[in-house]
Amino acid sequence: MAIRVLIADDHSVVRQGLIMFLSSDPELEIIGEARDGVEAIQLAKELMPDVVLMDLLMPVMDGIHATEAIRRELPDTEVVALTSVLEDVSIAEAVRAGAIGYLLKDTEAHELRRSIKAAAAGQVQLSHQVAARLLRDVRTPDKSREPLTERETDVLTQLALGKSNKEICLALNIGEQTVKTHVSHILEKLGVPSRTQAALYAIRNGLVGPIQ
Amino acid sequence: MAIRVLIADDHSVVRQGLIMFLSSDPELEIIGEARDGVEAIQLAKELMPDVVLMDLLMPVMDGIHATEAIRRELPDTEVVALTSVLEDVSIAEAVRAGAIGYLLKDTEAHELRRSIKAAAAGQVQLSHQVAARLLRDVRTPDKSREPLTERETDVLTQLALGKSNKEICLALNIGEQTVKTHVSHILEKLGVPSRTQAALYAIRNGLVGPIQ
DNA sequence: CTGGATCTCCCCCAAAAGAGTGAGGGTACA
DNA sequence: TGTACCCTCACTCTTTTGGGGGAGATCCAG
Repeated sequence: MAIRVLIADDHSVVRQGLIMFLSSDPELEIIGEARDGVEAIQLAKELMPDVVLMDLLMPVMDGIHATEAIRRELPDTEVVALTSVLEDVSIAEAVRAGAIGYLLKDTEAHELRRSIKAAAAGQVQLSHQVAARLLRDVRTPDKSREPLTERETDVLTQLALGKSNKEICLALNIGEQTVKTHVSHILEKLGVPSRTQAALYAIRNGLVGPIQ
Repeated sequence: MAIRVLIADDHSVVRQGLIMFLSSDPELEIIGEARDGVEAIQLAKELMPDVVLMDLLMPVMDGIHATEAIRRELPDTEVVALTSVLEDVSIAEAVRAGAIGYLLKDTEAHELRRSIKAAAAGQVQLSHQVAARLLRDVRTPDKSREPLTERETDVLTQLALGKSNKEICLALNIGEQTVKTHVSHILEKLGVPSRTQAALYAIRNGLVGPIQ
């Protein structure tokens, strides 16, 4: 029986490309297309796919949150993250959200098909470059990338929107001193000297999109 | 006779999607695929396409410079810019580089085909959202978007790299006071309250890439 | 030549940001 | 019941940032 695949990507060109890549394989069956994260969750619940090919950068709801929701509600559905850019945090976030694979959009057709089959079988599958990046991160813990806490991530998200400490404390309903404490910790953990660089880091790593 | 189309995009999924979008139309013929800007120029010279579908964000050489080169050397070849994100400056740069069209990757198949045919006929073709963005920019000079001077652009570029005023003054070989003056003018002209937001503005508008 | 724009730099000054330290309350875990 | 970590906030301090005004130099167009 064919592996039932749901595609979630906001770009019709990409959806069409994925369909072509996969439709030639009789073992794969595309059962639906979603244009954003919310649609992906809805369709996943309806169609119960074996694998969801999930773009991480989408409007309405991003792929990370959609992945999380799908994995939580449909444990039998595996999610393969698909993205056009290589982002450290995205990889970590996608894995944490429950993605079993992380592929780049320049992946060739056969590799993509192989990855989907592996994902359906519950096997982890990563792009070469992604694997290399993960290895590099694991192999170089000397930079001791301490992970940000949940609250620090909240603050960084606000910070990356260009807000001042005062605006952030209003947005998060905490004191300005607390915000400053968090920001200090963020700068320390990220190893950057200024809030501007922290904001750039957040954008580079997909914490927030550069376009609001 | 069919319109000869060259595709330039670093993502194989996107290339495949474009091929599928276009191959069903007998008036269009895809004569080649390029993976980066340099390859696009080479193939364009070899194949003399009527239209090049050019992704703007590519490795080795970006689509803007490739567009420029192709338009300079092959005046009969029209270039349609294709991008996944909406960036003010990219539109302006693409148009300045000689692109006759500017489309988003979420364009539907029929619209894409229509745009290519229009481009081959020398007609300007823009995505709805792009047209709206351009209109918005033209129609709202009330925000008095004073253009940045050359030096201010230099400073903003440095600023968007996350540098401090001191670092910027060293990079540009000017006094720190001068940098502060420029930064003040930049904030005023852009209508933003902080250097972080200025940096975000620069990134949104493609002055510098978010990935270094 | 005069006026305008730009670049450069100075001054003073207020606000924001960031480092450092301490500290109370909360939760989770051994 | 400690211990560790997190969130919260406070205080002090220095550095950075940003506003405002002024000013000399250059260059270019009317």
